[in-house]
Amino acid sequence: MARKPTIADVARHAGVSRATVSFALNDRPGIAEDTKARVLAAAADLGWTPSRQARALSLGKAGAFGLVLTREPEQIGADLFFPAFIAGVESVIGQRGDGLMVHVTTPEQEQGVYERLAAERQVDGVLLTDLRHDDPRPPLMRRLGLPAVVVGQPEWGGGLPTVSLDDEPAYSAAVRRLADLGHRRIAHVEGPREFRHAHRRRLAWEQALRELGLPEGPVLPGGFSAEGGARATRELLALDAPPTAIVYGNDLAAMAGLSVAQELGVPVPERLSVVGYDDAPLTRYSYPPLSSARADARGWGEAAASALDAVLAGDEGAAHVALPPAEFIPRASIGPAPRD
Amino acid sequence: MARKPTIADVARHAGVSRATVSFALNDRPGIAEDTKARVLAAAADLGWTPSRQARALSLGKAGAFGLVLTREPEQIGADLFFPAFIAGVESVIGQRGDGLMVHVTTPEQEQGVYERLAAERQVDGVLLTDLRHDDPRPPLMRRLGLPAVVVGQPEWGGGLPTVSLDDEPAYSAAVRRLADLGHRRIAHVEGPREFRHAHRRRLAWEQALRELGLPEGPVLPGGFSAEGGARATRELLALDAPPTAIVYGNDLAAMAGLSVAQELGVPVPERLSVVGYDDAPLTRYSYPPLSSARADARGWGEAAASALDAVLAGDEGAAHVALPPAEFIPRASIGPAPRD
DNA sequence: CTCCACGTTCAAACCGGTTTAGTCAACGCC
DNA sequence: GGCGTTGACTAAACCGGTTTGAACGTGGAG
Repeated sequence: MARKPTIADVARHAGVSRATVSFALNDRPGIAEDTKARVLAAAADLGWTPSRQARALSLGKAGAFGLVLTREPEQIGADLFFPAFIAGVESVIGQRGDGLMVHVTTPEQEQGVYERLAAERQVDGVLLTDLRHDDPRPPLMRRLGLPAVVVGQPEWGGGLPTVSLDDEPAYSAAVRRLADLGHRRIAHVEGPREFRHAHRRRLAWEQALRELGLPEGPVLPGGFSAEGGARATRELLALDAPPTAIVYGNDLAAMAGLSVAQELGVPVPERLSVVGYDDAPLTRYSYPPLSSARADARGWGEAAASALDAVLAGDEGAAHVALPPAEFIPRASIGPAPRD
Repeated sequence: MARKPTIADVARHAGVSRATVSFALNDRPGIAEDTKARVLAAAADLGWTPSRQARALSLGKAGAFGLVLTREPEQIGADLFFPAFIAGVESVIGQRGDGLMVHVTTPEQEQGVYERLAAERQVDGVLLTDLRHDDPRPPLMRRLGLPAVVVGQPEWGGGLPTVSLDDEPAYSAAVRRLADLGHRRIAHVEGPREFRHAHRRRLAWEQALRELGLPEGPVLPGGFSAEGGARATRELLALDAPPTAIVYGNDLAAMAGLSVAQELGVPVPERLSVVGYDDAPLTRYSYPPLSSARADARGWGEAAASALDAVLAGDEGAAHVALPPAEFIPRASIGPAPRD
């Protein structure tokens, strides 16, 4: 198998210099039309393709974005957000042949991963997701000089450009709907405290209750997991005055909650209304179908990638983007509050 | 902010040549101990880190593996396999600072993505998953000279190295268990025909039935999706002689099946036993808990990455690996066949 | 005392692109 | 006819590493 042709081969074949080839291929001025045609023909003839590595070295660009997933090993695999998000990112950067470097790591090693990404210039920029309180990453990105876009609310980014998709309206709508249906004891099973989006969802629930003049129902941790959702639901249903509705931090916990209710003989929605978040593919086909909220993960990925492009192009302004908020999707898992 | 130090800076600081620095840093023979110490001190002093791009160019290695997910947009996000698989891959290649390039594409553009990966040498090799019948990728990899490892059964690889994890034993065990429980009408809701693993699962089910001398129950397509699983279940339960047990191609379809059974008032497991595949986090917390099969996706990722390492090291022999087969996990979703 | 081998170090070439500075011929103008 | 300008092209440097071939100083053998 012959060696892959380089620019020098193309130059020889076209009878010009390497510089001319480079200029012609990159469509820069100062090259005669017929010369350019000759070069392009030679390149096509030899089947030349650019070497990403050589181009990366001379341009100082990696041609890739980075995404670091920081999860405890056992939490990996429970997530429905990332595949769609990644698909969105790819649809933007794949156009021009760039790629997405995905790293999976643990909280302890997280900082080291970013440091290496920056030091070795393995990526041109990174997308930050799952922001935590006092997240060390925005200042770290600044210190490392690593371009970054935050996927989340503007105030989480510490000044970094953000691409936000508000989940508050969906929670408010869910709580209002439950109140309309007569519910007065509306509980919340929250996600991991350290995550800002989990916290934000809890605040949205609290605020909606306050605005409606309803008492703040019990809150239990559900950890965004099936196990946590099941445990929390068990506890809630064992209370003297159990809630008549539970709003969960995500679908996984809510689905587990549905099962627990059934196991305990608590009919849904007759005695308990249930709301999730994420609109996972399964929610529509649970029994009863789970009320949830739809956030466009794919569109979020697209927007985040475009925003990072804008940052790299020096246009920070265009990198602050707000997407349409998540939408509450009522289904049969909610119903009128029980009479007694 | 100062420019990132290069090898030339280190050389100047240590009072040696660039070549000596390179040799010292790479721990090669022919460098005096004290010189090496001086170089390392200088490098640490300046905070030098290698440039991945320069190294890639001179070594002709990209320092990354590729993983291409070929999915129709709407199927993205329904998958529980990849996050864990990716975590496994990362745990192997992340050690040495290499990364995983993830591309998401459609069937139409698939070939082009691989071609570009190969042409631009963006990755050192690729992992092939979700093999289809007459999959064009193994011959394509050969033609492109792109090192590859097939994630699946040895006979799927067209001679390429494979890392296999057999799901047959789990299906056989499930069917045998159901037969032991007295079931005689055992149906199957299969995954998309074009996938070899979906087909293999169906064959495993067929063969187990044959060995047990049981009639081959009805088979319906479920497409590995919740929607497909729900529809297939509805059809099966509407038959004159509905099956008393259904074995699904994956958990998503099985969970949807559970819900449909409930909706139709068919108690599980009293009148219908249900078996899934994947052991998703949610299965343990469905009602009743779903019998499934556990495949170690993370371990699979680790093995696949190691195998690709072996291929790149020229050791094709070490790249054929068989992992422990998937294990059947019986739970409360199966029970004795109904009497009538 | 000379010669050779060895351990150590270095200058220079190389990987495959991009970019700068400069050459050269054709052209228009006074 | 001399001169500056312009357009087309090229030689050479550059990005930041790795690797080759040769040079150098030293010690031991003859």
